[in-house]
Amino acid sequence: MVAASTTLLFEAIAPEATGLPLYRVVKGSLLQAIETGRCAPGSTLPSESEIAAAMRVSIGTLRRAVDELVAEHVLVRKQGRGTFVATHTLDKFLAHFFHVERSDGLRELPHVELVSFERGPAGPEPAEALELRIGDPVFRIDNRLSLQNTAVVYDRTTLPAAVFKGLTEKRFQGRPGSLYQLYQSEFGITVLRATERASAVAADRDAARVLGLRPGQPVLQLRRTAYTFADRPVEYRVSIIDTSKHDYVPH
Amino acid sequence: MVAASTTLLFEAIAPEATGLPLYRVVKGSLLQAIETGRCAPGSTLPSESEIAAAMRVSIGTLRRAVDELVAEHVLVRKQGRGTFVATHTLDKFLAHFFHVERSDGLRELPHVELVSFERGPAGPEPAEALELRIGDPVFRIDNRLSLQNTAVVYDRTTLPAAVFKGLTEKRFQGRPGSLYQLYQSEFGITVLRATERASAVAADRDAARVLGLRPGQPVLQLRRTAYTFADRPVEYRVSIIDTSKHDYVPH
DNA sequence: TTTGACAATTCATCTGTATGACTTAATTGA
DNA sequence: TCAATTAAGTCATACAGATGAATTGTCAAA
Repeated sequence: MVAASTTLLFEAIAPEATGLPLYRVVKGSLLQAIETGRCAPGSTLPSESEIAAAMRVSIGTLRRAVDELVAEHVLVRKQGRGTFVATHTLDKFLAHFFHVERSDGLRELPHVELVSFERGPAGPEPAEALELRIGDPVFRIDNRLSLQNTAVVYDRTTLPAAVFKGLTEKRFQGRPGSLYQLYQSEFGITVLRATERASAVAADRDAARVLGLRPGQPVLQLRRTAYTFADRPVEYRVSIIDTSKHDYVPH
Repeated sequence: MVAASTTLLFEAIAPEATGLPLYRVVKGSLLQAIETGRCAPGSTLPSESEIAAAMRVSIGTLRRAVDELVAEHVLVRKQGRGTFVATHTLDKFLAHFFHVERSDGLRELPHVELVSFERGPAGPEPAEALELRIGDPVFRIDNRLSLQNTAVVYDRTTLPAAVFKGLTEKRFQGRPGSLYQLYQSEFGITVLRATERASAVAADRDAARVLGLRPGQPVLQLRRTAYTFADRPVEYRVSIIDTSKHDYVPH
């Protein structure tokens, strides 16, 4: 039986007076188990009845907690199979974090080429977004994203060096899947959500060269901060998007 | 007692074999009551126990249906008071449909000035978005939106004349609240959701004049289609946004 | 008139149980 | 051997009831 390990994974919830609804306490307990790695990404959770029993909570209460985590894409439920800790996949990346599509609505995975990779001090803008001090060490990674063999997006990504210890251009180049898959598999960082701000700017020389545009041409500038558990920022990215044949489609 | 009127409002749900979960059938029944006007916007629904009794459904099942409608902003729950049919308010408009804020994060209601109001045939782009034929009669309404006394957004809105029968410039000008409040109070149309596509373009002469920019300056172009019940499109709007001091912040 | 205690109403949370649907693996029978 | 059946495990839906929390109105006391 797995019951023994379940009680190890999940202790009984004390009927404490936190003022919080019980199902939120349960949710926090689940989150902590995932966050600390007791439940690894991709792994199957014990069955709902087992967890409920281990936590001394009714199955309806547990279910409500799981409901919210599923809504936040932290867990994935599959009827008849079980509940799983979410992993980053290309599909998920495309659906949740890549908001560029062709004007006619076609969505596809971008082809990524590394333009530059360097380590240096954080500038003011990335520092503020990443809750670092100016000058703290960061990685600056520039990528060119193509759709249908046409360069469309120029990504300038900033990562805190303290979080991504040991990241090298080689490891970056040789990665199998998406960037967020690398974060998860190599650094144990699961990106849960991102905030975005968009504006229209004139393409600077760099962007124009990488995307093959005239300098000064209007391009969409997207500034994104990605967060992991406890709303901790782990990535700041400025995307320059050529919207002559594509649109930015948030959702 | 209100029980008598409740049974009139909500008939018992037959245990039919639609293949649909019961709570979705209940949701559809509630939606229909709202859509047909049996429950007017702003009105209070009968209590959960009453509706559940009238529909011959457990309170948990009814609650699940209401949960989803609350998540979709069709209903609003207030503990201790009741459940209400959502109305369009300025707050709601700001939170759900107005995605422009100052670069420092300040959000405020825009001041709206009518630039032009005319009736004419639909062009290809609005026609497709509104599921009309090219040439069908529409209203074309242009507005200028200001934040902190500065013109920031130039809205070009297209409305199907068949839906907004009897709309005149005078009625439009004299409206008390937001545009969506007008739709709801005067035409019984509740906007539930909207899709948006953004791109960067050079400001055309019209936009430059209205917003006080140089022609050719990069501006953000936002194309929005707003939908009411049953995903029926009721508004197509192209917004030109001066993003020199503001951002487009989707969510 | 104002204040405060109280009751009534409503939604919010929690429990416990039963049944259906889906998936997987084991079993059976030709 | 292999295909069909069966059984077990899991999540999905539904029910009934109990208790808590927020709001509103009543009514007596100050």
